[in-house]
Amino acid sequence: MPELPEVEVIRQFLDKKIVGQTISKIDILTPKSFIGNPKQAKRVEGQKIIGTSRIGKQLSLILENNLILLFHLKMTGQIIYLPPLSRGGPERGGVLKSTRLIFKLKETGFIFFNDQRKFGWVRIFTPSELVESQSNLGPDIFSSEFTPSYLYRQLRSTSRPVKTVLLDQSKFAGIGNIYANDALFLSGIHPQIPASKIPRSQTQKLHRHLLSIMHQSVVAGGSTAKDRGYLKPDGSTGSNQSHFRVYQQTGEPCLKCKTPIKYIKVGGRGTFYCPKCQRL
DNA sequence: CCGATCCTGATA
DNA sequence: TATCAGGATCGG
Repeated sequence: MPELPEVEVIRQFLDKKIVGQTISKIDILTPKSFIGNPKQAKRVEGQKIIGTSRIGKQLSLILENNLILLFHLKMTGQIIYLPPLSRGGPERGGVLKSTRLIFKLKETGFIFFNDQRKFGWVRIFTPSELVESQSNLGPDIFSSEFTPSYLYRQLRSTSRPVKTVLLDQSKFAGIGNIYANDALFLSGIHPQIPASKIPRSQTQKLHRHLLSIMHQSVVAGGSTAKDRGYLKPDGSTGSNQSHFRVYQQTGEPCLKCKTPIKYIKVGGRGTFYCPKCQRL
């Protein structure tokens, strides 16, 4: 599942490879995956891509006419770039059963939006519409607003389980299940502890670990977990999954104390932790 | 606050 | 063949 680091890896790739190119045509194969009237899509045809940006898990392509093409990959969304003249079977990034939208680039290949489970979407915004739609997002984890004291204030303000709070995009944009689990483990915080009970010293650790594991993941090209929901735009897998500390490690020995990692549900989501290193 | 919902493929 | 996976939203 693409979280902040995976979306950032995709953004950096697209920034390098497709900024400056022009979208000549959009094919909407699955109407559900394009929010809005399909005729709207014409508004971006013929437009040059002049930049990229990202807030949390949302990826934007900024167009010459100021419109913004926004992608939300949700669980199984993929953005695959097929360069010109490449001979590609499906494994190379051609049209798949899960292909929902195809962006034809003027003489320079294609971008495929694939999404097996159809939770993700693409939408066109004007700048003011985009600001409005993102007004309910908290600060991005990589932004300067995400400080130790911001984290402390947000956690202090609620007694919900800390893991549930970390996943709340209106407080922090970009954290998903993988990095919430691993950051809590590294910080020695039990995922079910009421957020308000965490002392400031521990929230500082949590802040540091959240940033470091997410940066580390970007360097590793993101996490392609067992489900293989995430791929880099060139169709290759990321390698951060080899750094998972507790995520999907049920029964494996804790890296610190060898106690078997436990699996529980918190707020309806799968949660992994070490029962010895992370106490309530 | 919790649970249901969306959706499909992998798994038990 | 039923269950599970979970980001975000919505209803109770």
